Amino acid sequence: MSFRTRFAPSPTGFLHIGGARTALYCWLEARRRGGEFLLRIEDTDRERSTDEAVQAILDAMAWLDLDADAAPVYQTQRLARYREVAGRLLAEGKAYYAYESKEEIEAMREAAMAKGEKPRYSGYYRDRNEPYREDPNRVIRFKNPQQGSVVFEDKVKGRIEFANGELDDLVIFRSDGWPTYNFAVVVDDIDMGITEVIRGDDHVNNTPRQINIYKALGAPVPEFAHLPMILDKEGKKLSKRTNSVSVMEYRENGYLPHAILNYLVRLGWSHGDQEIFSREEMARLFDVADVNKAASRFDTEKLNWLNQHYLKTDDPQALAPEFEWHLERIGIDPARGPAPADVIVALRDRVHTLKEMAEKAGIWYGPITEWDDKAVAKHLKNDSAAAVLATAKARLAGVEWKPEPIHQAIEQVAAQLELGMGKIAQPLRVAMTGTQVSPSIDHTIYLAGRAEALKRIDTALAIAQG
RNA sequence: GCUCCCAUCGUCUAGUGGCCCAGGACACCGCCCUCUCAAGGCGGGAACACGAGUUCGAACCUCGUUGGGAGCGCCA
Repeated sequence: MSFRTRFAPSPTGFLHIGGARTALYCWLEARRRGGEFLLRIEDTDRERSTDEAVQAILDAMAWLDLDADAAPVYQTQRLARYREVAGRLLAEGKAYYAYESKEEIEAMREAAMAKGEKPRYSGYYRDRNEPYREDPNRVIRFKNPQQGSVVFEDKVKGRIEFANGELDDLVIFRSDGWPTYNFAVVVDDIDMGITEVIRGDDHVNNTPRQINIYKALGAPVPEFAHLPMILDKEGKKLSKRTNSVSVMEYRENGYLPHAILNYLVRLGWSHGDQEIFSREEMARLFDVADVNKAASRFDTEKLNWLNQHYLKTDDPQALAPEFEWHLERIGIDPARGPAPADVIVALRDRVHTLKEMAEKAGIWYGPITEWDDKAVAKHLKNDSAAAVLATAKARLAGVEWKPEPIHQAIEQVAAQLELGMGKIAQPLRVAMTGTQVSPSIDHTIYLAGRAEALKRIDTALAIAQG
């Protein structure tokens, strides 16, 4: 049988960061093993599932470029199949109808808790062989083995054993006629030919129940790999109240898909001391068996570092489209200013995200809207500013409009006036930006364009002399 | 309460009985470079949760303690 993994989100919200890592690991594992990666939408909870959420998940997967090898499978379209399999279990005496109301079940649980036991179903209808009847409370329960134990070798956690006595007869079909999670998952994974189930470790407790269903169905049991959780900075569960959890929110905040993937692949997994991984390296080196057992915390500082790393090393042209997306998002028309790739080169050493970059880039796509008083007082209102600006203007008027020639022109101004670069660059910087912070002065001038640069020098000259 | 899982610098991790008085990275601090801010270079502080055992030898093996987490639904 060929190797096959799947990512199976339930569409009750956007794709969050933990889900993205699970998807990545599934994808990576499939790629390394030369197998297939499939996507399944677990939408049997019709109360909470939405089409918007399905689309949001698909969009996020596409943005991360985690491509599935087949069209997604939707559980809501497989109802007939679930009924068929449940019917078979019923016919073989491996499942039975039960008629307790939700209130009765609740009372049962409380009674068990009161006795210091694990809350579970009593098994009242298990062996009663009561005739089938129409009843609003009718559910189908799986006859879980009562003796022995279930043992499985988890690829990340190691050997895990559960006593069957701890497990009760779980509902596999609800009274509303839909299958429950634990049942649908097994039927789907069998039908889809899944050989390795990779999911969050909040599912370890479900695994023995599922294994028992596999066995009842006479199907081969896949391998399991349960990934530890991702916690927030404080070591608490990630919550959208206090953290960015949606993958697309990271896009909006200016992160690159590759940076997110690189960050996620190293969160819980490593390959010696290596920190930077291309997608190809990840796919070649990653092995889910090497994933750590312990939960880890999400550290935005390290993500920032990685994001800047890719900002600095990726081809500016390749980065341009995503950067333009950010410019447009804050109301800047990329057509009304310098080439985005040039802006990226000027700013990539100075920001961690494309969002920051877009914000800082505004100065080249529109007029100076604000003059920093301190900057003006310090660098424009001094003895040499007017001469610097006038001399620079003259030199810049005829120079070839590229960073390097501009750089030389400015050095000539310094030589001519016998001033240090600090005395030259700062007045020009204030002239170009209205502030005393910007990229290197040659790039700052270059990006403004010749006409606009000269215009801004005139304006600054007026301020300096006024 | 019960079941299951986890435990190396602030954080992500290397480490699978001697190479470790524990290595790398992020963050932090200092110095250098420097037209501002960065980036970069160099250097620094910083951890094996605790206690027993096994062993000539334990971060690595065993047991216990403590501390975290997950699950216990007709949600997934």
